[in-house]
Amino acid sequence: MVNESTEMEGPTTRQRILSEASALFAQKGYHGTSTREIATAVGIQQPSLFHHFESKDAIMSELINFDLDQPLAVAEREAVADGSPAVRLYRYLAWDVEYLCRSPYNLSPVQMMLSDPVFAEAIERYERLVAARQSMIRDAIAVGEFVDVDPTFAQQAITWMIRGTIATADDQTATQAQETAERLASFAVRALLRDPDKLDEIRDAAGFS
Amino acid sequence: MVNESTEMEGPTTRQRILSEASALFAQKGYHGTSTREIATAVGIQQPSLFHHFESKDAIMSELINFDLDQPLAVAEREAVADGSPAVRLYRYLAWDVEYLCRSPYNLSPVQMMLSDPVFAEAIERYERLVAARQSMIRDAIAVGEFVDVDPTFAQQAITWMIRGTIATADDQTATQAQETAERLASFAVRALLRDPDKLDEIRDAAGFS
DNA sequence: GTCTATACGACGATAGAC
DNA sequence: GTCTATCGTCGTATAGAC
Repeated sequence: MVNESTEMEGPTTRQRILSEASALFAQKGYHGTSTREIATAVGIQQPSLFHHFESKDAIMSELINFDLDQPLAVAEREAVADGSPAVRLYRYLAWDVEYLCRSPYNLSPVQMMLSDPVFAEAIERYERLVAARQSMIRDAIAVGEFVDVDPTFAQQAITWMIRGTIATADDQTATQAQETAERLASFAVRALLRDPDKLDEIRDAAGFS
Repeated sequence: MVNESTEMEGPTTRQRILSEASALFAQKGYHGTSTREIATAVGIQQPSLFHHFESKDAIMSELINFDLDQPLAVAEREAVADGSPAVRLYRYLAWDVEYLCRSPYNLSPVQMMLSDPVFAEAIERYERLVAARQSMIRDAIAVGEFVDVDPTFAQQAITWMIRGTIATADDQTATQAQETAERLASFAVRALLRDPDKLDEIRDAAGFS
């Protein structure tokens, strides 16, 4: 499932389907995109899609996994790690946004489908991601690094800023993705810091020059 | 078109269609919601909808107008007003979020449809709204109230925070809507302020206790 | 203003040849 | 692995009675 084409052979048809489908989903919505449009974008006939995916839903499921699996692992690792919670949040945010922006797929339509009962299996993982992010924010407030805002509100604000960022910045080069990621992480953490002047040393501690 | 039921007669059927449709659009997306579902939610048969709206698209168009018209007027007024740009941005944000949260319709699905060619007529108004918001941010940076961030990025971040807020907080009471609005305006402006300690006096100057 | 009946195009998905 | 042909369903919208 992961790394079907690390060799230099170009993307497989399956990967091209995921790529074109995600772009169309981002532009016109999941239900607003037909399997015929996806097939045309890939350059095959509509029934040929079903050789690679058993249903249209299965395409979205794969994109959901791609969006959730690794970010959840990193968030849960940082949530229980030692050290400054603000630094851990910064490190997680920068990693997550870079991951999403470098992805060959446009993962911005994923979040919207998480409330659909059809993809209910994914909601549990998403809720763990939310919990991990909130845990870091809560810790940072507890130790006085962050101002005393509602952690639920702060988590939600950050979620939507990420969503907005990846909606306009998918499939970036490595350098662009790093810039985008640092910009978002800096903006989000600075917004919460009791003393914004500490941002630079937090960036340093998170491993960013 | 505006204020069909200021008298105490309860909402008209047309308004109930807008209300139920917007809630379903928010939950399942525009294309994921059928006219049958809307009709069922309202308590009428599917063809009866077309007595009140000439098409499904016309329902969304009305929601788009409701979402854009007044906020655009307020934003453009504040964008060219005198006084501190940070105060004007705060005042606009608080007004906008309160307006959206008090609305009887869930306006969170509107933004997503603005990229659809079907509703192209609305894009021009949306771009004016974006420009007005960016103008206030740019001015605040110029006079040194805000840190030197990319105004395009900051505008986008705020847009998505608003979007996230109204997705989970529509049809609130007057008091709830005011709290939600002040929380978002404070968070957004504080994130941008060079000196966050000035937030309280900006709130005061914007007319909030 | 709401109903029943229905037109008819687009949808996701399958069958089976090559 | 891709094709053509096609199935059954559901979508929006219309016609016309009450």
